Amino acid sequence: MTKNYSSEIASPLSSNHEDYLKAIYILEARGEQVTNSVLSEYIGFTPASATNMVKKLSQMDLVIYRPHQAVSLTPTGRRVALEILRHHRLLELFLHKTLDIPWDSVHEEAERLEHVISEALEDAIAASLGYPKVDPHGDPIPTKTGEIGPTPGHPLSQAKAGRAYKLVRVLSQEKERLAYLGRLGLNLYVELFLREHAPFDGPVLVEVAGVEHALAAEMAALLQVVPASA
Amino acid sequence: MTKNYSSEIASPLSSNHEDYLKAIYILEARGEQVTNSVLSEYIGFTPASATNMVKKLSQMDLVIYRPHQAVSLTPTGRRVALEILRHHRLLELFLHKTLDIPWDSVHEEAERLEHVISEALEDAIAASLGYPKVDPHGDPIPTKTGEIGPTPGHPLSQAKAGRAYKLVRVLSQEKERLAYLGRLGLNLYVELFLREHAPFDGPVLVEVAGVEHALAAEMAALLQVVPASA
DNA sequence: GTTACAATTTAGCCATGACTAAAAACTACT
DNA sequence: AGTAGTTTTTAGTCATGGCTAAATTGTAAC
Repeated sequence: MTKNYSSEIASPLSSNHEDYLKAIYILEARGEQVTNSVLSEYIGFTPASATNMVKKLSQMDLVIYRPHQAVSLTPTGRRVALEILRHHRLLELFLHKTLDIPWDSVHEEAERLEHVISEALEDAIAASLGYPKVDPHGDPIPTKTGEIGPTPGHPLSQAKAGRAYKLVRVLSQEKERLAYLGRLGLNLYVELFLREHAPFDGPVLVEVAGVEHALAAEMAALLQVVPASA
Repeated sequence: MTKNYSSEIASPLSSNHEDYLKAIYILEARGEQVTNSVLSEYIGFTPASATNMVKKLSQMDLVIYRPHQAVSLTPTGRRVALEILRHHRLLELFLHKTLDIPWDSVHEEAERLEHVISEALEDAIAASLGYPKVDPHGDPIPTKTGEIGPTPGHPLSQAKAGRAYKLVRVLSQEKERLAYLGRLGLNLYVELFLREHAPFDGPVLVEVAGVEHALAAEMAALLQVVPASA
């Protein structure tokens, strides 16, 4: 398993190390301050464990750690995180398109596979998919050199009523949520018409394939759309 | 990751546990007495470590351990080993056929993937390949219920000279060896003509696609063939 | 049967990375 | 500035599973 970043890193990284780096990347990308509590809650370990690991990653020059401050990634740490994220998203798309794994299941499968595929396999997957730009949830796939495109669309919750939109991204990996959306016909790139926003942050009325549905505000906030004209 | 055997086993198994069980299975299948030294050499850990692990597997009822005796698998242990072997061989074939990964590289890739694929993914892979019976090296793929077919063919080194054969199995996973065979055109199911055995266990002369090659006796012993007529 | 040699097991060490509980440090309110 | 409350860190425990070195057991030759 030759990793892209192997030349820059002394010791090989465990799945766990990679998960921490990926978590920090994702939290940073969300615009959050990656405090110890935010990080530890996200990865599902105790705050003490997170501190411990962050210190180790810091010794490896993968993160910047200053006590009582938000963690951040070093350039190398970001490279690693983006490589794992690339693996993850390529795998999700591959599993979905090549093996018909439903979009609500690809995440957890990719979560384990992402740590064990070689560069050669990564390349073969990317090639077989025609070097895709986004995964089955609309998340951009980082390039081999560690670049990543902007996240497309804007939240449905902030879209104007009385217009048609196209779903371009779903900001959730939760199986149940995705399965629910799938049942409504709300798959990626589906067109929908936004009827109205109920007041007081209430449900959003949308029409999908001629059928009207009420979406919880919470759900609408996770749906990224662009105007349907495009 | 729901495993077939999860109902029979208390604690989840690590990759390492699975590797030990697989190793014991393979060594047993070779007809070897799985002594501690044989096992430890095969898995690449010290004899002390092997004893340790075997004791733990024994507590989990996966192997039968009697001090100073050969280890053997319990029915559950065999189930686990065969499940991993199924994963391994399905993955090898999948990588080779679906992603064009060369046959000399699929082994090491599958070696890592085999531990992290779910039952659902295993099923999807098997279905997409049409429920295949053998992997790219001709090794039989265990069924989902833990049955495994007999190994096909007999060694080329014991075949009669002056006859045509078909290569049905290669008893090696070594990259260089497989790459070498590939260069000679000796891929699976290729026809070859056995000219002669050089005396004193010397090289074996074979003709492949009209070209004659001398194969080391050691190599010929790894090639399983059947008469070409079939 | 003794003795020598090889194989195996035991004992004890170490690193890893989780955990809990306690200490320390920050923040915010008065 | 002092204090309450929260967050973070430290200290120390535990399980895992490798390792080495030493003790033990088994085997085979005399």
